[in-house]
Amino acid sequence: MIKQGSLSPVSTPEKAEATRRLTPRGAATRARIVAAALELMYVKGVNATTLDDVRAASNTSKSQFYNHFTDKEDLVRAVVEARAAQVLERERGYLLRLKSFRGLIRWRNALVQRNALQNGAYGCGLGSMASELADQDEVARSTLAESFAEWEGLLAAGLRRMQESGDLKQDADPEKLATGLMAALQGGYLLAETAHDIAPMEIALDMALDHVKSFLVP
Amino acid sequence: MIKQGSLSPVSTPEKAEATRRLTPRGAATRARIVAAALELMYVKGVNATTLDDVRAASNTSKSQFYNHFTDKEDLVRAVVEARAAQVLERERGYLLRLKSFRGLIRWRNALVQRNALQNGAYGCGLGSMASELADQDEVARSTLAESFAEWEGLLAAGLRRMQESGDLKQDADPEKLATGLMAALQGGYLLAETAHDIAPMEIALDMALDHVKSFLVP
DNA sequence: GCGGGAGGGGACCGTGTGGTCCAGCAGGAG
DNA sequence: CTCCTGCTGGACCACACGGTCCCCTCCCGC
Repeated sequence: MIKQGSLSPVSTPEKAEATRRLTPRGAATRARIVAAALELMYVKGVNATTLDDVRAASNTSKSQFYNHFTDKEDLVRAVVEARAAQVLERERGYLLRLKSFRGLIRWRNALVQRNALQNGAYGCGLGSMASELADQDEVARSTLAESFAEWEGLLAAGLRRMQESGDLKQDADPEKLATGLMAALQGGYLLAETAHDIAPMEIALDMALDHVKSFLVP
Repeated sequence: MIKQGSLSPVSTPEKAEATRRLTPRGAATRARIVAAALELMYVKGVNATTLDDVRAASNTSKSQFYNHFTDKEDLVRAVVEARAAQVLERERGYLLRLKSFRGLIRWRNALVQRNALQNGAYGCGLGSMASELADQDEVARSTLAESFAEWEGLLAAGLRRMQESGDLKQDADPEKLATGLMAALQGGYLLAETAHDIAPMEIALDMALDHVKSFLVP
């Protein structure tokens, strides 16, 4: 889980202000805290997760927490960014190479299968945080909005590739289709989570895919 | 102890249990509490709403609260039911008479317009509670799931009416279409809430409506 | 070794929270 | 009027929470 080798994507040693002190093993502690919070806030919800939960799950102490974060809000934002990075990384794996309708179906199947593992519980890692934080933390909301936009951008780029290769009609609007797919996905997650049944998620995604299909060139 | 032998329908015999004691003005107090909680939990979220918030907003006292509810969870469940009743009542107004594609468009417009008033903030009254409670309160989850099912049922019934009147093709599946519409709605709510922009909600609903349109008889 | 700073352990604190209790008050039945 | 019961106000409580503090340990360069 914790890669010692590749840490700190943010170097910038000088440029004080937000400058983090140097960090040998301390970075690993921070990573453990974020990892624990990532999991806990996903299954319990952000507000229902206490710092003590995080401390216990990460095997750290209070002082370590406050060495790396100014307060709980700071942690939440780090978790949001970590979740966004994780989801987008996963999605890039599917969507960067997307260039056919079959690829879209594979994408759908992977999401459904992943969600089926937990019977729909907890919903989408990004969506559940968005619902809880959008009207509570403006910074988090903004990060989440950008992440959704990037996710939709990956979809739109794939659809555009299908358009350029002649699979998708020229009058299709990749951006709007991507937004529609994302809404179907998120709505599907929510209904599946509520019903404890992934069927509505499948139906929602299939309907969206059917709509995309109607734009395929015969 | 005591007579109570033949008459007196009052006086709370042990029978009670789920039976609510009689309530003259006390019922009004309970209603005020639920109404205040309904509003607060919508804008702040369930977990971020404290009993003290509710007490202040409803102009009641602690003892009044515990006269009517066993604990916070009890309140939450009452709020879920109240919200479900309110949403379903509103939706019945649109959907019970639904029998044409134009009616579906009016339904869409009403939802979008209503959400635009708050610029997408807070999302769907049912959806936001579902996201927060589904993995936290099994009773609430179940109530919410049933409410979604009933909502979808209203949509499905309308679509079936369109089918019977010959507007909608016979091979259309009203239940699945209703689920797809609901997912688009909920996903649209979430994206709009996150982006602070109702455009994604409009796009999502339009895509779902377009899909329904593809099942209209020419 | 030794000095210093980052990392760590955990006691401690103020407060907000859910929840309890009890003493008055209201208003209907007799 | 007098009860009697439920409604009301609000003091009170225990505790979990976020957050602070101090002191110890480890590891580095010298």
